[in-house]
Amino acid sequence: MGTGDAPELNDLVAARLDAHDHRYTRGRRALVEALAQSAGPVTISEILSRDSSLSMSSTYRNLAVLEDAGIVHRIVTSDEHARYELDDAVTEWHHHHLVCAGCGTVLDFTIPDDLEASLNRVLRRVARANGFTSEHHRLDLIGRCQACG
Amino acid sequence: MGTGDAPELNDLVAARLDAHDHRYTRGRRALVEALAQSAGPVTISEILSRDSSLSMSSTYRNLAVLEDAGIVHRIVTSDEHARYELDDAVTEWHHHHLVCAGCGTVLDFTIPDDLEASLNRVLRRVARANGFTSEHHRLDLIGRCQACG
DNA sequence: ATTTATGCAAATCGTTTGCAAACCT
DNA sequence: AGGTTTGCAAACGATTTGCATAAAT
Repeated sequence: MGTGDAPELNDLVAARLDAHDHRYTRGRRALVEALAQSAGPVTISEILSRDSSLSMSSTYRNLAVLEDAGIVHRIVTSDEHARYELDDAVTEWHHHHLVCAGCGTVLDFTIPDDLEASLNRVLRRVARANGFTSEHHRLDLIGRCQACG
Repeated sequence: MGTGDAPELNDLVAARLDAHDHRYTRGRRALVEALAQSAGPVTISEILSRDSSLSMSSTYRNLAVLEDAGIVHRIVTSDEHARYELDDAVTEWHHHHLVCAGCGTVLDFTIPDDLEASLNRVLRRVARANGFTSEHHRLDLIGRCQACG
């Protein structure tokens, strides 16, 4: 996820915010930019420490706005801090998370299309059987990275 | 998960606590009992409101002890409150979670063995490719229950 | 001009901790 | 006795919110 896709991304974000009657302000651009440049989901404190022009309260509020508009996605790995990433629909990349139980770092990964398809088929069935409206699924692999042994 | 399996369960819990130099006290028994009778992962406030003899601080501390001994498992669905359930190793039942995005309720479900096996195979490969020691995986299906429309 | 967004500081709320009393073996 | 567990109340820390000011359309 470099910065090469920034133009389209910004247009998409602008459109989505507009559709939700929200403005694409400097602070929101900074957040989208930060998330686009991250290798994986990042915590709010990471975002704040990388861009000192961002205030804490506005960042929390803006991430909520962006999430509501379907632009970002909040994930909670275990406890610690919440993490954010650009939504699958925006990046057009369905992926999963490899979480280090030691330091909390999160890496992205994908599984083969056919396995993903089988999974979806089964999950749709499970949702229906329980009277749920299926929205999406989440597959996390919990382990320990090299550094955390 | 009725109460029929209580005797073996208590023996197993007692053994694990003992192995970790911890006592199987009244409060801890009450927690294991409460989790064994739940249909799915429950929040701490749910536990506390169901058994008024439990104090908040001891419950938090005891759940941490039980988790450390591999008896219970903490899960965080989105934000709200943390939820606890008996560990897969204790119930001998590997399952996944159907989470309602509206009210937060969590239901258990399983997927066919062959799909679970394929998934495991792929996840082991992913972990290795990223220098991770694979511990376990987590598959959540997020949706909305009938009540939350 | 009017509505929305910002940022500081104060408030929230789930969770954790200090400490003295109660418990177990 | 000697270590563990308990429970109250106070402390914590991430997130939220009130409110007056600044920015966007």
